[in-house]
Amino acid sequence: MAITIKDVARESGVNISTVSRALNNGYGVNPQTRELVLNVANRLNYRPNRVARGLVTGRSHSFALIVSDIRNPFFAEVARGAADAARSDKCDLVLCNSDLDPIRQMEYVKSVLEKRVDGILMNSVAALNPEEQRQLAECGVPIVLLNRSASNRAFSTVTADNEAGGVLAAQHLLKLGHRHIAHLTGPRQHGNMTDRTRGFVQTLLAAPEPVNPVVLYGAFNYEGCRDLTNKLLDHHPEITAIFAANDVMAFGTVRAAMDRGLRIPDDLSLIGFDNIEFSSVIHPPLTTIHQPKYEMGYAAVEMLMGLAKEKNNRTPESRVLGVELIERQSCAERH
Amino acid sequence: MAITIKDVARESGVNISTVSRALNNGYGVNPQTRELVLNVANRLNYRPNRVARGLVTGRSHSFALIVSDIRNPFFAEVARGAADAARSDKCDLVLCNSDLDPIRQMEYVKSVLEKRVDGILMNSVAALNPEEQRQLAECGVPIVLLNRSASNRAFSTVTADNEAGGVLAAQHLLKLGHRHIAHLTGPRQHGNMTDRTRGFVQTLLAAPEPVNPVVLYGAFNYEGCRDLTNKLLDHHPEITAIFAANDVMAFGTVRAAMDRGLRIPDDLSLIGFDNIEFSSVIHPPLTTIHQPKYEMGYAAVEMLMGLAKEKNNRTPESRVLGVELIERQSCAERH
DNA sequence: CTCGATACTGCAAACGTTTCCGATGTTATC
DNA sequence: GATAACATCGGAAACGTTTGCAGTATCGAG
Repeated sequence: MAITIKDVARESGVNISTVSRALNNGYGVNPQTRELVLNVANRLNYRPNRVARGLVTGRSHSFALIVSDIRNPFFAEVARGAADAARSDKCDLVLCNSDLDPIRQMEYVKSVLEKRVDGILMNSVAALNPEEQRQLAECGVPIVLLNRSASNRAFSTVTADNEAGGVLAAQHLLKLGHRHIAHLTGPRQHGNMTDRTRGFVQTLLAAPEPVNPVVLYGAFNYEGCRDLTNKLLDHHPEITAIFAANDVMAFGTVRAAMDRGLRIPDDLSLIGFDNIEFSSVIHPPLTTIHQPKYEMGYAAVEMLMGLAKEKNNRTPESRVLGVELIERQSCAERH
Repeated sequence: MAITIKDVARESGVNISTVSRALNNGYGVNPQTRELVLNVANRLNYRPNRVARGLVTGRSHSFALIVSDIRNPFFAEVARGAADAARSDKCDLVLCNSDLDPIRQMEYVKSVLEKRVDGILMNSVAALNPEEQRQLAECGVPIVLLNRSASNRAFSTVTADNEAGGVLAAQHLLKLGHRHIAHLTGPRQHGNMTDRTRGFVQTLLAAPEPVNPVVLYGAFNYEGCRDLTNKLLDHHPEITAIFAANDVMAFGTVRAAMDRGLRIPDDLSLIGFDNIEFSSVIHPPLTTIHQPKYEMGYAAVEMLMGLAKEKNNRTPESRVLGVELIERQSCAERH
């Protein structure tokens, strides 16, 4: 059917091994025959079969990206970074959506392992039981975890400096003179969230005039935080500033505030986390903590490619990337 | 290294061919030996090597998704649908971002062809010259194009009914009593855009009391449409309703209106296209034309999987999915 | 009891590469 | 001028499967 290395060997009168060497810029092949082979290959429109190649080399030049949902703008950005990094080394990315369902997650892992990917980038193993985690750690291919503090030493990680982000948010609010501050976040015990929360709360408590924030736990999404904000303001009308654990939650706060006739930032200061694209589009443009999402994806597969090359001595690495306060228009001085 | 079919064959005392048959639910294998083999495979934790399998069967069970940028929420949604469809048949998706750059696009096509994907889903071939398009059409694997009207009969397509969407938008604005209407869209000659524009304009012109809309061409993004809106309202202050070619553009219009002290929908009605997630989050929640993005992705790879199975007689198919008016709060009756 | 059909299984080729090894021819060294 | 080093190339094994073909055993029918 398709034309193979044999065809170009026959056509150029050499052995297939010579063709292979010529094509792979290999040494030990006469420049003239090399050029000849290249010409023939070109003329026949020869396309090497990478799966045959992979079978013998044992490397597939592809990586798996297992995220909870690519529709989450955060992961889309990470995915783009990951794909670009892969491309820079002629690798590619297979996309898997787990919805954080442990079953799906393990299914995908099994599937991509059978396809012999060279590494896996996944965003969470929290839902997995210890047995599954052990299984993962010993699966033979490098795995890097996204935005999980390196709790499990078996895996490599790349993460944003979530704690520093919390600190930044606290400092900003403090500087603006706020004294009645709340923090709205997701379910308790969510790994990287606690880092943000810790940085935020501790900074507030350690201030010259310490403030003890009220922190509420809810769902991680728009509606959840809309409800959470209403609950908060019902019980704590004195609050003048809110730190939401991510931008989408902050949007929920914006909506709740609007419904209550509160103006942002005049009546209520608000700060988010992530700096997703729409945080600058919404009204008012959201002050937030920027997470280097693209860079995280990029760094993660760079790390994977490095690990894939050293089959022996594969010690997990960890990398934490800096965050940044993006001042827009959702925060004001307390009046 | 990894354990292979030979290991389980040796361990269970049968030939590798029997193992293969037993594992593939093949007929012609004794139920007892089948169970034996299955047990051994399980005990040894055998994982079939899909690349070896692919080498002999000629099918890789993977598809390529080439979009301009996965960070575009539209494509993220499509990707999710595509990935889910692939998963339903134990296939997977490799993700490629072309930025609509013809070079990148062809590079990716070449790359995934060498990896022997079973099909390609791509969002545009408009940037490609005829020679490249011909090359694509004859590449040997099925290709379906996303949201391109079937201009090139060589490819399969799945698309939303863009023209109907334009009609819907026009009817809605007409019903609300608007007489001074504008349409803001992307660069001229953009394939599927002209469908939306045509449906919109023709419906307006064909009304009992025809209205001749002003249509402006600009860039496809937030900033572009913000500028476009300002230009529009500078020259046509009489306008009371705007149809933006997509939601992100509509967001730009929202921003421009706000800057000008115009209130939506009181002073200006606005209708978007796409129904991306954030269109319900923004203020005011955007009335828009819903495109079945997830379903489009899903349908596209279903189509690919079908085509992949019939190696012969591969006639391009086309499928157009319905759109829907989503009424929210950015449109009001003309007062 | 024989024979053909049937169920099961083994053998070996094939898929398209890479790569080790050895063969040959060429050049440099003394 | 012999030998060693080197460059170039071909032969063949290997990667881990699937699958067509043939062989054997079992079984029912006549």
